[in-house]
Amino acid sequence: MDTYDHLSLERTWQERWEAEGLYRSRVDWDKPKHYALTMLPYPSGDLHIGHWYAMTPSDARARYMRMKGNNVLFPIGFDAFGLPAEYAAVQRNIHPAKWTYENMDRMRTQLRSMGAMFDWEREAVSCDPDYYKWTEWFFKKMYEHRIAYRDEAMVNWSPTLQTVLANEQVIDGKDERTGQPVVQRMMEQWFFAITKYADELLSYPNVDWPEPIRVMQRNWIGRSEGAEVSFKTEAGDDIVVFTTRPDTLWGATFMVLAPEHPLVDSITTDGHREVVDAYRTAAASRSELERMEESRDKTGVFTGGYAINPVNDERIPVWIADYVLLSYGTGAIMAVPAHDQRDFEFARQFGLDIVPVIHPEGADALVEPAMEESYVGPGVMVNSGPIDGVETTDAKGRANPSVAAAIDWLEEQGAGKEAINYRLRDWLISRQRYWGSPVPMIYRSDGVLEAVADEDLPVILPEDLEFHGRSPLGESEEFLATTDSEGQPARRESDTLDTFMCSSWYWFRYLSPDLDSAAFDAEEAAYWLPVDTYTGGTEHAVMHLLYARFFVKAMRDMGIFDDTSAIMKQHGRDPAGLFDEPFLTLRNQGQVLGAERDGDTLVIDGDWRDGLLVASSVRVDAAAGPDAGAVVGELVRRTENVLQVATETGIVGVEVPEGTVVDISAIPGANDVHQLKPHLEVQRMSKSRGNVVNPDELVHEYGADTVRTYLMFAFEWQKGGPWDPRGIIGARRFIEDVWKLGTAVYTARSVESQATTDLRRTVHQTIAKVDSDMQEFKFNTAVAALMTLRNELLATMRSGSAEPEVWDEGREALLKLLAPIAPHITEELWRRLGNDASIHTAEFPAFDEAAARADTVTMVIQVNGKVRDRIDVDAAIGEDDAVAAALASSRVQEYLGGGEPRTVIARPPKIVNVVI
RNA sequence: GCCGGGAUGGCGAAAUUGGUAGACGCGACGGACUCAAAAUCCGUUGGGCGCAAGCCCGUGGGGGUUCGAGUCCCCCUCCCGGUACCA
Repeated sequence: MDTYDHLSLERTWQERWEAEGLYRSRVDWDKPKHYALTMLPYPSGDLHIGHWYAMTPSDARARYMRMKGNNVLFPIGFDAFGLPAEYAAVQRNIHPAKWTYENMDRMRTQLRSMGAMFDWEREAVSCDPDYYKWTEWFFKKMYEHRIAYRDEAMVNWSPTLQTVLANEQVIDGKDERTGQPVVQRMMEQWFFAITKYADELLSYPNVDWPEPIRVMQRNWIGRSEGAEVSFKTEAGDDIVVFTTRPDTLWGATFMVLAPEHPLVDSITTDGHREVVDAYRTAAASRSELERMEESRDKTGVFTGGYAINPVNDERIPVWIADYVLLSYGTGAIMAVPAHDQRDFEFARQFGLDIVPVIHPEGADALVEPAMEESYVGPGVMVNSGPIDGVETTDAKGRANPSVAAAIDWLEEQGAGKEAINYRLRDWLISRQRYWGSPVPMIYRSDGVLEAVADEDLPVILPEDLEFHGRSPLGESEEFLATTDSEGQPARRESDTLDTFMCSSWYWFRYLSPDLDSAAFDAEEAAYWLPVDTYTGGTEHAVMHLLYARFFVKAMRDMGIFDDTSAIMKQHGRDPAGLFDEPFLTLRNQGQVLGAERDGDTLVIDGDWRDGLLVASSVRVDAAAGPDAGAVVGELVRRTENVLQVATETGIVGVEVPEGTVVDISAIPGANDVHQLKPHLEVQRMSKSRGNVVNPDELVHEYGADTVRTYLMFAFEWQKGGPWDPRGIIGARRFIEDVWKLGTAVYTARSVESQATTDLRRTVHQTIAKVDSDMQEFKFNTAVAALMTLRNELLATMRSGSAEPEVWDEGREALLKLLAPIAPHITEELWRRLGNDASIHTAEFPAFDEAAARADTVTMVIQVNGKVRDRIDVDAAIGEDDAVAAALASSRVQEYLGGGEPRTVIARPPKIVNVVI
């Protein structure tokens, strides 16, 4: 019996599986299919522990599905376009393509070290021309179907990234990637009309998605019901506003336009033009972030213009203010200060009229000068002409009687109409960047836009360009100069497509990554689509996952699945509803966070200066008492050479001047202040924090099987948690025990039938447990059940008390059940046991319910709900016998003291509660 | 603020959905082996009281429903994620 050598064993099997094509997936209409998909990585350079945490449990689930009899497709690829490649080009003078392809080479090796069942022959790389040819083709299709369009709009411009960004990529006024502020600009850009699908995106037909993701998407889409009302200005323009509260129109005392609103110029009177222009200039120069960081104090200026409230012909002033956003609704609001807090604050700030139109239920009528805040609760409409006396509630839209009455009245009068507004904006898909798929459009010299002809796709990214800050595409005459369909000189579009467009269809490309005649092969699609389980992080809730859903719906409507549908029907598969949603089941893993770590205990001497200790010597000494130096305590934070030290009396600041003696006995040689380790809290891993866990090192030291097992065991998968560097040893011990069991020769010594039955019961209970846990993504309890089986098998091996056949059955079950989790060691041991075929093609062990069922169980006896005794009873015990057994218990007799119980509640064979 | 998810031993976590709280693992402690250490093996391990049998307390806090609550209901605190002048 040789020892367990994870390094050579894992390498050997990875090579053999690949050589044997074990994970090639082919269409087979005689078998049920399962398309398991894990989010494809961006080739950032190195695979981190988060990739392992996302992918290896997904792989285990895919392997489990395979052993359960499914024909499984589990592909992988790279989301390979994106800005980091351009950064590398600028900063390190490496071409984005070179940087990306080199990173992918390294990551492929790392991905292979996982031992995942990826079908590498289906790999798709989004920056390959034969991939982005089809990204361009999809764009063109969208353009032809008027889903893609070019328009001028207020957009997010990132000065740092030198490009525009989609709304979804801006968080708190900062770009999602680098956290730098973005500014609002009016620009002409390319959009996808995702808002056409807003309503359909709100429902999730026949899919099993986590509720939190659905909620995030619903909030993002932000459907509001209300009305559009048109106000006439004195200058003769119409100002259309959207409101969810048309019932409060009679309380509208002024209007506010976004500073960028197109009507501002014509409304503004000459006397006010100077202040208005100044305000608009100031608003334009502020980033979203600055607008938000400023206090919520309302700012704004009067335009000098007036509009007429269509419900009561009141003349109301028109203001501009930056609390009204051009990008939401119509960019203009009617202000009802009595019943909207923002309008209320604005009115108070500038002394505008406040007219209450809701009489709160059961309270005094609102009186304007006394109001301290707006009133938004239920009540009865007052001062509201035709809807006076109508009840108003907390309900939204037409469900609120006053809103319904107001809408009906407005429509009768022709002053407004019912309307639905969405927070969702159309998807801005053009980017002023180089490393992306070119937008396949041409600007003819006569100003007409023209799509590049199909036979000329893809528009290839030129490689021989210089990289500085901005995209070199717009400056490359060679790239820009082209001819249109009539041979006239024309200019190419120099924008590229958002990389989220590449990832909005990649799972189709996996079906046939080499196909030259279409984006995907309809024969493959008819069998494999849709994706059955999709796994990945929640960070894509309103980006990738929303775009992907939109994309599939648009593809469906453009007839792209027509061939696929026809082939499905030929095979007797009903295509109805199969192209409405891309991913049937979605599961999100949590995040592995950095481990908590104590800071060094420091002993510092020096001189006090302005409450700060200027150190003359710093020493690390974990055993130091509180009086060992001027300051003694744990280093909680370090910023350059300034330390924050937690002492018994509080946090003390220490400055360590250059040249100060720093003594860290654990690190030989001369030390400096930068080697001191501060306290680390549990938080996301990042290089700058120094809490990154490197999976390559772990795999080298413990093996992929151990790393996989630990990642699946240590946390609830969908939750994640802080990495515990000590815990992995438990997984390693488990794997070593599996080796011990797998290579052991079992010798029966004193066989007892009870021990045999007990072992067999554990085996079959484990089968049932692992089966349901793998099905439900509960990997941690599946591993725990396998550890329990390991414990039993080891104990039985020592005692030799079970029949050899049963012990062997248990060992075989252990290997098969563990195979999806730890694929290498189980394969090795399986083959050593004399099996010719791979364990990964074996069937999942059959569950014998009779064997799993216990014949006797421990029944709990309670007295007044407290556990007082436990007795072993027949598992099939009836209620009367259970009660009799409980009352016969001497412990119960003690409590009864000869008396009778008031009542007895029996739930045999689990529990009997004797109530005295 | 609003929406979502949480809070269980020293730590990561279990608990067939109202029925033995703490499975499984880490760590810790005691023992065996060893000249010694590591590794390995055996045992103990929620807190308190007790020689023991056993008793009391215990799932963020407070109330409630129930024969019985980690689980259901009401109120509160804190933590994590999302989102925010959204008309």
